[in-house]
Amino acid sequence: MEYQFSTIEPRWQQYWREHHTYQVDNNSERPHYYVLDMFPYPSGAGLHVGHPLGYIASDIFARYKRLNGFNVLHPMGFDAYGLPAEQYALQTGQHPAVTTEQNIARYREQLDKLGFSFDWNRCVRTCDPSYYKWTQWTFIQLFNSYYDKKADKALPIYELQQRLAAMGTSGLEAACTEPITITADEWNAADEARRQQILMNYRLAYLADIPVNWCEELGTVLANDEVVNGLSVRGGYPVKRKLMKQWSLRVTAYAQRLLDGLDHLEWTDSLKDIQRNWIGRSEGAAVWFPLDKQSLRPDSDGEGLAFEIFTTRPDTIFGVTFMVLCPEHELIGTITTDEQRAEVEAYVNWAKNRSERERQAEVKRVSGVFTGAYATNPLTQERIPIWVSDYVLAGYGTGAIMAVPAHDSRDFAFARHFHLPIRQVVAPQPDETSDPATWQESMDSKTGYSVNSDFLTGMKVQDAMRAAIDRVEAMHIGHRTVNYRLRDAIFSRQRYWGEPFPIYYKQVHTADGQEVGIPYAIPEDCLPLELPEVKDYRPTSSGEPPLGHATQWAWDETNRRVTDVAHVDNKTVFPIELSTMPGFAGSSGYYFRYMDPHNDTAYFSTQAVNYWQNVDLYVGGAEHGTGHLIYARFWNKFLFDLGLCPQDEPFKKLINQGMIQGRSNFVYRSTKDNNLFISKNLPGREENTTPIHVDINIVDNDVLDIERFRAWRPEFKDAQFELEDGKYICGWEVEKMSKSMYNVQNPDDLVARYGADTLRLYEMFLGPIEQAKPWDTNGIEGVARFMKKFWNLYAPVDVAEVKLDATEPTAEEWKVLHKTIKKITDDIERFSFNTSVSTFMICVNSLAELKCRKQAVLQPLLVLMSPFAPHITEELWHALGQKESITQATWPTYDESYLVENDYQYPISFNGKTRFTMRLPLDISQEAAVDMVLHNAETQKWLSDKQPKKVIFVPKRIVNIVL
RNA sequence: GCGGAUAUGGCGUAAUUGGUAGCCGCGCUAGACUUAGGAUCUAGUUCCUCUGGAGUGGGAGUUCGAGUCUCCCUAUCCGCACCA
Repeated sequence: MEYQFSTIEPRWQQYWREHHTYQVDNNSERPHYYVLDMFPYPSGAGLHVGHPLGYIASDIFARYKRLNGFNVLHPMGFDAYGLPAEQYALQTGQHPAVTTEQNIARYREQLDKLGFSFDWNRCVRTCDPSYYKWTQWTFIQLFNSYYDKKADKALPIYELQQRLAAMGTSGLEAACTEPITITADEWNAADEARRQQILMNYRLAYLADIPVNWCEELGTVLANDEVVNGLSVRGGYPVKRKLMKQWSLRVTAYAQRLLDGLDHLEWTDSLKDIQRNWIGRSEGAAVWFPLDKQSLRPDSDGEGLAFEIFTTRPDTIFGVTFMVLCPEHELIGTITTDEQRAEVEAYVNWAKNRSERERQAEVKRVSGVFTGAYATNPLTQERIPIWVSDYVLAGYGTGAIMAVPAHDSRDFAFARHFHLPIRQVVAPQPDETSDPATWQESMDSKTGYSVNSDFLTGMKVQDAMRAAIDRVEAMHIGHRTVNYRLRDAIFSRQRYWGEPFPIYYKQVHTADGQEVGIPYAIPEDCLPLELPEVKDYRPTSSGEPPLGHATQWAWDETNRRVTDVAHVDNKTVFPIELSTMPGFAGSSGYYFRYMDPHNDTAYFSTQAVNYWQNVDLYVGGAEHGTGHLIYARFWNKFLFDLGLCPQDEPFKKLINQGMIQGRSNFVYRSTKDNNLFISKNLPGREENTTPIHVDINIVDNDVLDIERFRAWRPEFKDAQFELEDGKYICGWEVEKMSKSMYNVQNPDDLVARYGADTLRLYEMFLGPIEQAKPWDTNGIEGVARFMKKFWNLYAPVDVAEVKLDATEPTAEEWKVLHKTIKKITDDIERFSFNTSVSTFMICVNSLAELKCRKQAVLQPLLVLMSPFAPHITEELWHALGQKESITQATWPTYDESYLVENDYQYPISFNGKTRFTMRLPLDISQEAAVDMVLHNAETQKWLSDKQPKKVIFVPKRIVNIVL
């Protein structure tokens, strides 16, 4: 029989669908195992060969676990909300739901062709109301929670309310936007608006004026991880810092837990480091610097004013020669003197209007301006000038620093530029000071000794840091503290295609007569709050997000339903939030939903989550290190605090599949004759041609299909070629996989040509799963040949049906099988799938050579191979008379007794250099072995009368003779 | 600048974790069968000045023995980046 994948593969795909072969139950006596892939965003371009790489690996592992008796949850879904669908809608007017639906159908079809063992019954899509209901629900829980630092967990906001009513903020340690102090009396006397404002300071999902990344072109704000080098990740548009009222998630409350949690995860060290870096913990001190009274304007009310700075080098406090505030600092207006006012305002204005890109590109350029005001160094009582500069960032620490130019390179550059004094307070040795005026750079090192520093002088830096903080704390002018680089996650997007916020606003008059909108959560039992239809996906003329076009977008509090915005009366009907949630909202908890996807009374049942616990194996790209993988961990920890899930971390083990790059092909057009193309290796080609990208689909093994090239584009219709060996050889280069470089490899074409099983094996054969590598189809023929050989083992071309030999295999045949079982099992356990494929090739070659057609060998081999090539093995399994799917089979175990050898071919080395080999019994003693080796004729020849100094005998390894 | 990873034939890679470097595959060479070959099979394929020698980016070190461990370079890739 011929190996006909094109009939085999659809047949079994249909069988699996009809028999619900991969449907998983939440009730099982078997141990559980949860294998998860990062679900894809269904883009219009369809799947390319990079997507399935991780899916194939996880599918192999899921199938392997299943064969080993585990109840395996292996789901797939779609991250369906996103910008491209919305931008497409802007261009075409097509509803994003429609294009998303089409793209999902296409993805689903492509995935199905590859024979994955997903339980599609559990498919989730983030844009389904039945799914985003729970995204909204979690948001409400975050809104209704605060983070208690003493309990080190999230607690209900009503507990905070009770606390404030009973004792105010005294003794309260909670994560907040800005520290506030209030007594119980003040709280009890406060009106609703004031109380809501106070609570907002603590909520885990909160609304606040914060500096955001505003992208004009996209018309939306972006999270930090969505901005790279001052440009938006999507589209690459410039991004500006801007102060806006936005919803944020208080991720920073969890900074320490996010850091600590990493220690117990089976993730790669590099990814853990990426997260540690992103969280960026640094220990130091917060110190209050009072303003120098004489320097204030007489009319100012700056009496007793002070401002807080953060430093990691409290030991250098005697070296402070100036202070710097960020341009956004609220104190600037108060302290700036009249003489300096115009200059400061101009600078602040300039800094504000600079794009992030400009700012980052000009990091080296020093800019700043003197405020005219002075602070007092609390330890020396010196007058210290206060400057403003944008090298101090608003978002980190307090947005104010003490500058120690001698020991901080940025302060050093600033001091040099503005001719400010530089004072050395740390030296390599206590007596090794020098004149800073002669320095080329600052001494930033945290080693050495304090000098010129009063009571710190003579101490080692590390000791001085401790002593300085102790003193600061004793003086009540500061305290030990920890700062994180991690920022709260900005959660509003001024876009249409995302989850609506379940929030409406009541207009309230505050005590001072101002009218403010107070956000309230829509009752949980009214969820989901469905995304309304709009007639236009652009911002409204008044600059509001697209939801501003929705007519049905007001909340009727009495009737508990959405109603027409025309009915808003601010008594019972209120406007609903117009922004939507960001992409990471839907992907932060999707792995929970797979556990219990059809539950409409809860996110997931307690029974389901207690059974599955969390994800055992997560496979996906490392590019989500600072985005999704942080948010999902935050989301999980929050639900854990609520007592909803038993595990604090979502993903026990994580494998990062490497990015698949494109391998572009080039033809070389002659610079003299536009119609002439010169083959790559012809002499003179390099100087006389320009390379042009050519579609990789009309190139095979770097050989151009000339006819298809002529037909490819009209301008090549009459192309002429200079060939080498009768072929046109193309050049190649590794580039990003992209349409414009004609190097996108679509899996469908390869499935059609070689079959899904071959493609699966080949993708694994390409190299280690974690390594980034260019896609290269050149080796797939070898795998295709192997598949034919494998098939011929069971069903040689000249036989009509699969019939195997029932007799007992020989010792050698058993050995081949058991070696293979051992190797494949080891390989799968350590995710080394490329070596597995090699092992199969060796096994099949050996069996073919032995002409082995024994059932006892070939049947277990099918099971071994079934995770890798599910279709062909299923076909043969049934051809051998099995009635159940091979998925129901049991993973074979190897028998050590078939593998033992009684002798071993020892390499005999002289001074580590191997000269020949010699067979020795395995159970030989050291003395006997040395004796045998030394009396061997070959050894004597190599020794040539020299006396060995020593003979090293390592059983099953080597014999080394030291001369 | 800070942090991390990687470096092995013409190419993708492998090496029982310190023990015969180059498994498996691609490509290439020769041969067989063929009207034909982008089919199949067989043999060969690290390099060189080839009875020998060299060799895992470069240099040192530890060891009887190093691709593997240590130190110093170099190159490439990735992440962060005025984070006080």
